[in-house]
Amino acid sequence: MFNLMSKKAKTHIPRGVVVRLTRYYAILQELRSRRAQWVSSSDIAEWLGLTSSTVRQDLSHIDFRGISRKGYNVEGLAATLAKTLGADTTWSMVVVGAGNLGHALALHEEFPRKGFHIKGVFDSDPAKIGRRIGSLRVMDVLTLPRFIYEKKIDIGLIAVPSQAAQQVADLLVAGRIRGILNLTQTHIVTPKTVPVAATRIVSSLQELAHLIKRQS
Amino acid sequence: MFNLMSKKAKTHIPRGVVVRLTRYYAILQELRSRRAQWVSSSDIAEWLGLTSSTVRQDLSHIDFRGISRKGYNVEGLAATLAKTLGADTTWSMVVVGAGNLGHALALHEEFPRKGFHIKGVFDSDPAKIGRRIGSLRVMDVLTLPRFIYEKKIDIGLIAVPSQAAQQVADLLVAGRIRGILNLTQTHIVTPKTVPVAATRIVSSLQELAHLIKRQS
DNA sequence: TAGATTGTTAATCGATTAACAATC
DNA sequence: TAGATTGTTAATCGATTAACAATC
Repeated sequence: MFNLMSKKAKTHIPRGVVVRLTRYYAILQELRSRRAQWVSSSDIAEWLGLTSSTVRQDLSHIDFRGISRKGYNVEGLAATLAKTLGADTTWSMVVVGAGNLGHALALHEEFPRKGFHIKGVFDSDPAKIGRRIGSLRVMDVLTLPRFIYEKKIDIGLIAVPSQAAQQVADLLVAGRIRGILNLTQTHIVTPKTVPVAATRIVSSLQELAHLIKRQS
Repeated sequence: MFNLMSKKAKTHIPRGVVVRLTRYYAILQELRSRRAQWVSSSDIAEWLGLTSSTVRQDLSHIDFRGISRKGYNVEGLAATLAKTLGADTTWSMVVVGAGNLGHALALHEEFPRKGFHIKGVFDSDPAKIGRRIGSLRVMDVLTLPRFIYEKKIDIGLIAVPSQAAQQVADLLVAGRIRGILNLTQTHIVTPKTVPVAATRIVSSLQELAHLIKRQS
C-alpha cells in the first residue's frame, strides 16, 4: 500500500504524555514572552527534571519537527501544542458549589486568560442562590442540566462537599457536559464519553505528609 | 541469619502507590462512617476502576494483613493507612498568596478536619497585608521565613501568580519548611529534602480539553 | 467441607532511557 | 567541515495484571 498520509499518525496520545505536554506548553509560553527563538529538548528536560529522551519521545507524538543543531522553534512548537491541548479554542464552564472554593474558582483570573470561561455558578443552598459572584449570580442546582444543555457548556467544575460529588456529576452528565474537573476527594463515575480529571488537594497533602515522615 | 524483623520491610513505597493509598484511605473513611466491618480488594478495585491485583499489591506495602474469605478489616486498615499517610498527626501550614485562591484555601473547612491546620497567610501586596481572613490576619511575605522557622511550620501552600512561585518556594525553603504544595502552573525547584506536590488546575483543564477534542 | 479471598510469584505490558545514525 | 541536536530504534526499567497455592 502507498502511504500518502502525513507521517505522524493522529493516534491516541497516552494520558501521561498529554500531562507533560501541558507542562511543556506552559514553558513555551514563558519563553515566548521572553522572545526566545529556539529551545532544545535538553533545555526543557532540565527545567522540568526529566531526560531529553523523554521530551523528544513526547514531542514525537505531535505533528511538529525540530531542526538539528537548533532545537525547536518556540513559536511553532507553542502553536502546535496549543492546538493539541485545545488552547487555541475557548471553552465554556460552570462551577458547581458556591462555597469558598467555588467562589475562588469563579473569580480566578487565570482561567479566562487561558481560554476557560465560566458561564454560571450553581448551588443547592437557598441562602446562596441569587448571590452575586463577580458578574455572575448563583443559580439553583436544579436548573443545572437545562443550563448546560441550552448554553452548550463544555466543562463542569465540581466544588461541592464530597458526599454530593456523584450526584452533581450525574446532573452534569444529564445536561450533556463534555468533560468534568472534580475538585473533591471522591472518585466519581461517568460514561466513557465524558472524561474526568481530578485535582485531589487533600490527597496531595497526605502524599506530602507521607514523604515528610519518610524524610525523618 | 535469623530474620526476627517484622515481615514487611519499611522500604520506600513508590510514589504512585502512595497516591493510590490516599484514595483507599478516603474510601475506608467512608466505609467506617457507614459502620462497614470488612472490605475486599475487589470492592475497592471496583469503586476506583482498578484491578483487585493492583489493590492487593499496593496493600502489600503496608504492615497490615487481610484475612482469607473475609478481606480487610475496615477499622484496622484505616488505622494503618492513617499512620502511613501521616493522617494520625496534625500538620501546620501557611498559605502564601491572599488572592481569591489563597483566601479560599485559608477558609477551606476540609483541611483542619483532615488534620491540616493553617497558621498563617502571607502576601506582598500592602493593600492586602493586615486584612482579616477568618481568624487570621494577612502578614507581610518578608516575615515568612522567620515565621516558618519559629512556629515550626510543616507545609507551605503556594497560591501566588506563577511568576512569583519560585521566589516564594525559596523563602519557604529558607525558613526550613518540610514540604510544599504548589498550586501554580510553574515547576518549582527545591532541595531534595523538601518534597513538592503540585495540583495543576489549568493543566488539568487543558488535559480535559485535549480529551474532549479527541472524542469528537 | 467447599469456596472465596488473600499474598506473592511470574508474566505481561507500557513507559523511560540509552544509543546512534541522520542532518543541519 | 565539525559538532550539536534531532528522531527513532532498541534496551531497560518499573508498574500492572494474571495466576495460583495457601488459608480461613
